[in-house]
Amino acid sequence: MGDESTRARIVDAAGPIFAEHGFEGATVRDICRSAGVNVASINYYFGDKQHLYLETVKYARRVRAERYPFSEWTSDISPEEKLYDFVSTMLRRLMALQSAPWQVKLLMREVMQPTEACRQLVRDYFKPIFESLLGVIDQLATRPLTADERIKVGFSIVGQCLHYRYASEVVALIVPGELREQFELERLADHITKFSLDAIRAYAEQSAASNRTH
Amino acid sequence: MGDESTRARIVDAAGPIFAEHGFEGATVRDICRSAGVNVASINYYFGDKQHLYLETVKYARRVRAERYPFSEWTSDISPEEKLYDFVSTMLRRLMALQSAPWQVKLLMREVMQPTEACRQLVRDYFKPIFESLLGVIDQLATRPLTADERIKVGFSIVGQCLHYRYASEVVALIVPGELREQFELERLADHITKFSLDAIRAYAEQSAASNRTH
DNA sequence: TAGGCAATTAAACACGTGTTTAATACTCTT
DNA sequence: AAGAGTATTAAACACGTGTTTAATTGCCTA
Repeated sequence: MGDESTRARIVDAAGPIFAEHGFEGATVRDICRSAGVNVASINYYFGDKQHLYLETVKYARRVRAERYPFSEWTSDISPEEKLYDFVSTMLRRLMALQSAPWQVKLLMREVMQPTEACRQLVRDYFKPIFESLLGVIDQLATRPLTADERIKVGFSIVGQCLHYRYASEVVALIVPGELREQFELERLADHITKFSLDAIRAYAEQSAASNRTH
Repeated sequence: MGDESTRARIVDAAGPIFAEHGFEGATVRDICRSAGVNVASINYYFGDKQHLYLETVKYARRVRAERYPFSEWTSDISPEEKLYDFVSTMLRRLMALQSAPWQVKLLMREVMQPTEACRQLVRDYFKPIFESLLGVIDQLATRPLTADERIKVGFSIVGQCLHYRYASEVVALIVPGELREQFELERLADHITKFSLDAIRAYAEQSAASNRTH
């Protein structure tokens, strides 16, 4: 019968290596050495390198979602609280400013340079999350937003969050050492929530593109 | 004497290939085939693959900065106009939602997974741009912001812009086809400017973290 | 205890990698 | 026209790549 622990050991070893070097840069010999298994094991269990990669991406997504689930919102929670909860959970998943776990690096890699795993990732993982954010935005807006407006507002919010993961190394180079503690997770969640709430409230009070002094 | 055109031809060919496959994934034989030169040329002109890469990154940065320079702001320009100008120029450099030129892909790659070229890139390229944005933010805020607040606001703005490059493929999967034209460069610049202006104005009216209903 | 099958192994395969070499082609100056 | 020095070339080098093979181990069942 299939020894599940070897399979799991390979995926666990493959994760950080794919995350660090990408699909092309990672080598099966590296992965096998790290997992303590024979080079032939990957082909034995997964067929080839590609299928191991797909499996690893799926696993990464599952781990992140399970460890930091988005809360179920009861009806008595205000939309403001929902927004803070959303931003906070998203940042927690991304582990802003700390060294990212391999799962996040791998998923970010898929976002920036999609392979076959990406379409599925968007459909099953990103889109549902994004839809729930759009629901919150609808509740916060003081007038009905157009279809493109609500998406743009959504991107403005997730863009702020993702930036701290995308550009974490650049952020670390720009933020002076003595301010480091002001950029911890809770502080960032406070800032992004506040910034976005202010924007949404004012945003809805006028029609689009009427604000630009140009 | 050094034939400059061969050197240039190699860098031109190396750019898209490094951008697409990264340093590890790109092969010198691919680059040389694309440039129409012998495999030995890279070592002849650049010493090794690594030095070619560094040269290519520098070149990419120079091309983007020259093609889309940030305007010199005369004193009669309002800070609101400066912000729109900044956002618009930044998006133009990133070529939001259209297929990115190789220079952008290469620089983004450095941001996400820095090599030696990154520190220099931040110092000479990103930081000056960011500082000028911070100046605009200071002008827009109705009260003096703390050192960390102004940086966070700056990141909120560039984060919104960069998102459309980082996650361009995901954005394309999420935006319905009939809304595509609402996500062209000018529309995005309008939105981000408006969203951020609204946020900054309201942001400064209260002390940090006092807005969260929690 | 013998047989069968899944799991693991070392070795080999065919090909791709960055880099080097030594020979050839080219292009100016004297 | 001859020669010095740069530029370009094909070939080879040593090593790394993903994958396959055939042999061996380990373990449970009959």
